[in-house]
Amino acid sequence: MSLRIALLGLLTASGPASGYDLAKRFEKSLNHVWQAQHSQIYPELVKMAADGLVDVEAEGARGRKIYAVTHEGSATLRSWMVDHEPFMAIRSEMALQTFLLPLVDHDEAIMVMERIKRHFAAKLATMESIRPFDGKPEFGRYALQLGLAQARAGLEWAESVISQLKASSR
Amino acid sequence: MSLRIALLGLLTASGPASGYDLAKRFEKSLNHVWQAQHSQIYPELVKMAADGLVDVEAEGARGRKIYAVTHEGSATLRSWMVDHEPFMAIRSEMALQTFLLPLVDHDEAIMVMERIKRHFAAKLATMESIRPFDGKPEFGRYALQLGLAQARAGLEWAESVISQLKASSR
DNA sequence: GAGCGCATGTAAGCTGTTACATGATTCT
DNA sequence: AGAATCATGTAACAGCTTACATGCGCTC
Repeated sequence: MSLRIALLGLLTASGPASGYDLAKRFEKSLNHVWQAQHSQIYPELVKMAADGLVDVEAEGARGRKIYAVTHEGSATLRSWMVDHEPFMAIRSEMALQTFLLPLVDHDEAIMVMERIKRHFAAKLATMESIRPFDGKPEFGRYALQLGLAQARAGLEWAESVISQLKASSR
Repeated sequence: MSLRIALLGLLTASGPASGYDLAKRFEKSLNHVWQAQHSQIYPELVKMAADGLVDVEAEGARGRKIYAVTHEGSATLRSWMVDHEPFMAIRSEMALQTFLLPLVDHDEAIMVMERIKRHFAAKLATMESIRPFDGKPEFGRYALQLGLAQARAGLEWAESVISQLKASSR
């Protein structure tokens, strides 16, 4: 479901596009929120066209199809935004490593946490370098603020765990 | 892969257990980090036994099998902890709704964000009520700190977006 | 002995990843 | 002409969810 929404959202936010374009827009603007490979996007667009959410507006060279959102697609998107209670299943390998931290000994634990800290620092740096959005800049703005806040919180937390570990060695 | 690790971790942290027990331990202690249903756990334990990571220590009433971690299982777990670079693909419906917030009009946007704020508040409340761990309390401690930090950051962010939205109405 | 909760499993279907395959266009 | 990159697609597999199915053991 959410892949459809993301595709409808991108088509709405920055206009009709091909599967290839959409894959690039995912990489450029949406990848801190949702990811999709072209191998998932192409068949999904075909299904969405079959369901009347998008249609092929134009066909270019080498079978390139430009998709545009239909009225029904817009309605689906709007109703998901307003009515859908967002669900987030958390499956974080990082948190799992942290949960199980007492399994490894003290020095290894510090190394694990240093790696996690670097992870958050890198994520923070990446997000600080993101320009809001190539299409309309309103899109993505708040999501970016969330990513930044979460990354900062994670970084501070990692530092705090490292000092807790270091303090407990004595 | 990570499901195996989570199961090995739980078996190590609080001792041999059946599939049913493990499903309950997931619910009780690990669910802010990883989730798994019994329908996923039972077959995975069978595969893990075939791979020599666990073995059946005892069999009880109605086919109840008690699994225990083998040496090979311990080694696998340890090496994952130390060597595995944690990977976290973020797919957050919540962040997606936020990304696409400009699609809906002003009052609706505020309602969407109020819902998200309630979500973070509820998550924070849930996590504040979690006792560290029923087995050894060292486990899960830092992961819980992370969850709390992320939830607090999310809550503050949601509040900030709501005031940005309210300020921009005038 | 009837009902409820315990406990284990299977099956179908969806989502997502990785790898394979292919042809068109552009650049040098 | 050859190489790189653009562009689209398919196939196989892994992971997860939801629903179905079944039987045991305890309590009233």
